[in-house]
Amino acid sequence: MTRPDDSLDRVIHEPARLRLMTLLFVVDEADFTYLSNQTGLTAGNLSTHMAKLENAGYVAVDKSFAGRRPRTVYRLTDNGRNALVAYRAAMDDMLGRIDPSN
Amino acid sequence: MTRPDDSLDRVIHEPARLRLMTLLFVVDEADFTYLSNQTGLTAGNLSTHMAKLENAGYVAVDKSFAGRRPRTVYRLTDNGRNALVAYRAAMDDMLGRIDPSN
DNA sequence: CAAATAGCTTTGTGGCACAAAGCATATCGC
DNA sequence: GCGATATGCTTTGTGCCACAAAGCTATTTG
Repeated sequence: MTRPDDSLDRVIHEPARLRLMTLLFVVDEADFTYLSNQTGLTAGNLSTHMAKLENAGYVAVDKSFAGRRPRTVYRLTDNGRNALVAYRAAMDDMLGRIDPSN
Repeated sequence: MTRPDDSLDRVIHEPARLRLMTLLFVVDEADFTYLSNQTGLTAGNLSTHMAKLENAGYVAVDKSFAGRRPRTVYRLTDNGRNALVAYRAAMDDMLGRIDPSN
């Protein structure tokens, strides 16, 4: 018995959140509605997933008002960017040997 | 609301099983004890994970005897190999834009 | 022959993803 | 000005599942 595998950050690993993280990585910032549309997540699920990413310190939230309507804008923190890059590295490492021609 | 994300096969996506699948991909066949040693999974967890991979049709099991002791040998099915290759493709697609220098 | 080891399978449980319900404000129809 | 519908979320409820622990069968060892 060596050690259980924890090279893949579970917070990022969840498909919905992985999607959200990669989205935020490229667009830099996005509001709640945009993220919901892009991912197809219901408001409820999106809300809880974002809360989890917040708690992990991977995203920062800015709640303001656009006119009289609330507007919630998310962006990755430096920590979040680093964690995602590390996740990609771990995944590449894991899948590196998976070759279609094999 | 577009569609929820199901491009990543959940059976494979689970880290423990991803590890097992990639292992089997390269070694071609492996017995229970070897897999337990390599992954650090307890016998219980390994057993249930392998059962899940079996049910998905991704691994084939051969139970035989080495001398008088039982020996359980696993290998990927063609289906399993294809699914893993597809998983890698989906993951590459998802992470393609995650560039450390960005 | 009792105790330990090997090789698993089954059971129990906490955590979490997801859906549904709830809540607050805002605009629209009449 | 007042229901009805929409917008923008948060909270609640529940079923599933990964993981650990316990259990089970057979075999080897002192």
